[in-house]
Amino acid sequence: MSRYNPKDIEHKWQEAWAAQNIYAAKDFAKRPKFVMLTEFPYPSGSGMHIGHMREYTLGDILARHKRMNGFNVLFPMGFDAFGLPTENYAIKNRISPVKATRDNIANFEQQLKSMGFSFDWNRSFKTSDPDYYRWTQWLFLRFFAAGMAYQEEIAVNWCPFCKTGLANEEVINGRHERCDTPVEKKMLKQWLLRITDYADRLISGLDSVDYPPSIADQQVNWIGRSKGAEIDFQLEKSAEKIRVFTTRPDTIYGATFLVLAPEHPLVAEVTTKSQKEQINRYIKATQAKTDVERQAAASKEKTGVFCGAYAINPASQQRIPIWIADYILMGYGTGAIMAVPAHDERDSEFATKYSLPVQPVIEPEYGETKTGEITRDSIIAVLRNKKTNEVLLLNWGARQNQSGGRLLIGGGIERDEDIAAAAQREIREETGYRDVRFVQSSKEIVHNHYYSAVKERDCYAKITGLLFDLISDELVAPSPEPGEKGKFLLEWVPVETAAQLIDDPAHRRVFEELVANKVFTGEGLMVNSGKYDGLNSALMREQIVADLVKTRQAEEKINYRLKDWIFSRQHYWGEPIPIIHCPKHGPVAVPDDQLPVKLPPVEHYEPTNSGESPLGLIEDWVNVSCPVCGGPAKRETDTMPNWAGSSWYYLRYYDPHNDLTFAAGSKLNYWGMVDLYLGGMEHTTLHLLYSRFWHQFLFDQGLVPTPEPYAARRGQGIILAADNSKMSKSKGNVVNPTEIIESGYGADALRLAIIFLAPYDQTTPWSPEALGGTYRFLNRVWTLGAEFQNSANSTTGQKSDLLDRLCNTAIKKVSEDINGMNFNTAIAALMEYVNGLYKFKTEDKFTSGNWLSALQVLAKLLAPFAPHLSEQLWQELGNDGSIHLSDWPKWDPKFVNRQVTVIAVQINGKLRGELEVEAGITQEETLKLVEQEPKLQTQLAGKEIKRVIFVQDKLISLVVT
RNA sequence: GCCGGAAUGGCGGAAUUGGUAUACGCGCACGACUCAAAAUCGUGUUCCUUUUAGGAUUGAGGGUUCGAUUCCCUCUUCCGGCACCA
Repeated sequence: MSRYNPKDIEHKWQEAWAAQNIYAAKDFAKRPKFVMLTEFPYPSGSGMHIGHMREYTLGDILARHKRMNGFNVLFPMGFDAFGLPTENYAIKNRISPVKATRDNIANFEQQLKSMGFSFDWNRSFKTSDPDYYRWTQWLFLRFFAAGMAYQEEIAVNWCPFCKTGLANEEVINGRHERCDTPVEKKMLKQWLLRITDYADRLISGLDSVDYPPSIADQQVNWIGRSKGAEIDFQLEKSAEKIRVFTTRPDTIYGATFLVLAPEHPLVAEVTTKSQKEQINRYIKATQAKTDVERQAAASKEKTGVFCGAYAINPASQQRIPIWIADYILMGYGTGAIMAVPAHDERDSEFATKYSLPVQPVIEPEYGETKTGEITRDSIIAVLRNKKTNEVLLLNWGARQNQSGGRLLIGGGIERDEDIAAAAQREIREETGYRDVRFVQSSKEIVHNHYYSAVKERDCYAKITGLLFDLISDELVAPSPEPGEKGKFLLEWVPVETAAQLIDDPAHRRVFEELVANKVFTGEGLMVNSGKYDGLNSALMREQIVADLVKTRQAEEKINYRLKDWIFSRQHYWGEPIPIIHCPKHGPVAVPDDQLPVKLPPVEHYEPTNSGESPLGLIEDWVNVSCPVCGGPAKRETDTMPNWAGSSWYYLRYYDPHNDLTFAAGSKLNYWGMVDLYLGGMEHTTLHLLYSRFWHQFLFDQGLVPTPEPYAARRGQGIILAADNSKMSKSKGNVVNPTEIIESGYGADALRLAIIFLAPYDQTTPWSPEALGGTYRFLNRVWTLGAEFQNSANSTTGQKSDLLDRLCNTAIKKVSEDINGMNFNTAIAALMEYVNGLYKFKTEDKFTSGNWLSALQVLAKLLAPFAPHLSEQLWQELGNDGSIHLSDWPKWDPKFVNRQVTVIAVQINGKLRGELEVEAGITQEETLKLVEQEPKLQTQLAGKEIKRVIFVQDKLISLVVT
């Protein structure tokens, strides 16, 4: 054995593994199956980066570990080849997208192979293969046949740079996620998939799969289900009604005006002559804004215009004005709302600006109702010092052992007493301040159930809040007065921090209304609401809708933030949508036996500005006959988004060469769900959601056997540049894996460095130094193997107990860490093992009889992480066959549990010493040892042991006085 | 604003039913080998102090406990996602 040089071994083993085809998955094998899926890459022109390698290294470790544990592992790899970047790359370099794709994939394959990943290359394909996209088109036609794919003229998100329409999911902060160009609106006839039909299933399906909360929650949020009602508001002077969507029908009595989106179809109808000019000007101004501008305006002041007409509130029967404003979006709900300024912050802001009426209809209520409690009218007073911008709090917890924290000034109203007078009296009694000025009282009554510690009984208060300004800080007498004497401290605190200091929710609410001007958006008791007065708003929400449904003025409605998936792209490099437009029969499916509809070769791939695909220019491709009547017809010229091919690709791995169907049922049954799917967090609301939708639809069509595609999903974290910034070509801080391998570190050291960096799911900066560490570690492994072979070792010598212990501890830790996906600590355990072997080697000189097995175990434990070096070591140690087809080692508990252990001695919670004891020692024996230990004796001298806490083999804790 | 995650030495990070905080690696210092350097091997390395020892310490503050990185409450900062969604 010579020096460790990865170049000598890595390529050699890669070829050997390929020649022997050792990573091939076997259909129908009796062993348990395991599908380990990693997201297939998009073959860009710039090659693979370190982030790709993190994902595939993680998948490879798991695949290899499962294989060694007896699983029939399917670990496939393919290429997501259609899409904009390749097309743009081809245009820029004046080559065809076909050639660009071929070249890029060749480069990607070479890079993947140089990392030693155990992919089953026999099953590889790219989504731009006609043999593959034939089935993408076929599956699309199932959507079409089921009415799940439809065409509509809509305002799409249009990227003026890429010259194509986009799906909602591809727009981030008003910009195209690929090129960062601000998105415009453009009216185009588009194909859409009815993903909204599956909105509820996409939420409920998450219960049956193992996704981390960060991923599941993000999908649920993206779908944005909100339950509410659509309610009709009759126009005062017209037969038309305006339908609004609300999630708070319980606030309907507080609806004091309506607001329509500027694009709402009834705007013209409701605009009176006198308002027409103003309204038109406002609509024009709105249309001129891009989405980015309109979103930026969100943070600024709201704007709107009164349109002159009135509607009737179906609950209160009041006549309410109709406004238009661009804070209402046509794309959500009905594009119209009932504004409840008393209980909605946005409506409140709008009402304040345009002096519209405010009607409170919910009063906050806190605490649980208790039987036999006293009811009384009360006040809560806020005393504010305007000069210092502080308010006065009574701190009830600061004195003695009082319960309760900080409150405002509170008290009951005496019989025949004026509310303001009562508040002023309480201020004087409780604080001693007398020179105060009344500012305002609250509009809300706050209902509060509480236990009065002073009076020792349950109370129910109807509280009016009052705000006073302090005029002079002269005190009547040393405060506080007798009565509630000494029960609290007075504290002046800044207005900004007061809300979080006030302990009681009723007191806090009074402060929020009077000082912080916060709108009450919570649940509570209904008031000013006719027959619903005094009832709980949350409980009455559905009742109110039910009552309106009876008179056909409303219906229950669930709204989703999720929109139907815009499926058309006006580009060349994608799957042609297999539809023929006939003047007589409309859109007609291309018959299954004529699939695939192949992309025709063309001279120019450039997208057009018109919103028409470049395919439209190829007349002999476009002009076909109608499959139904044979008359002249035209092909659909839009192509599919690149999310189409990736929506079902995992299924094709199960049966990649089938030319009768997308995958045979028997193979779909055998492989079933993907057992673990590893990918990027950035695909959570794009690819991951789309492919779950496709799969759920295919399940409903009886085409796949499982309702969900992925049994478990994990997202790997991003690797940042060493300075914590994102790696990017423009910054020139991209880490190139091929350069690292070829510089001499090799793939194994790179794999280890990537994995050892941090937990797999954590975003973390790349550290070039880490590579030195893992390379050094592999060197030590290599050297250890070499020294062993050069020594006069023998398998007949006395077996070392220490060696067995090191070895079995390592097996246990590494096995458990891989199963828990704690790969970084698995490597730490391997390092500890090697460090231990080195130490032992120095004294033992390989004379113990169990060295060979200890090194074989080392090779096996290292095999998933550093496959090349492990294989080499395995061969050097005299084994036949690949280590990657060998069995994972098992640990023997008798070597893991230590005979002698060190336990900690704590006295009054502090560590005071350590004792080396026999494992399994009792509390009494340990206590005796403690009392004999001279150091500990001094600690215990003259003290009484009050309590002993004993944790077997770990710690003894003494409480002494 | 809402949802999710995080905060531990000079750095990346360990520590799961609450039980010896800082495993493993990097970096740094010293030593061995060497004419020398690299490589390699070994030792040390949370901080403070009056250093045979004592004290402090897991973003901040409070709580529960014999004992808290771990559980509870309040807050700050950072990362990811959503955001005028009615």
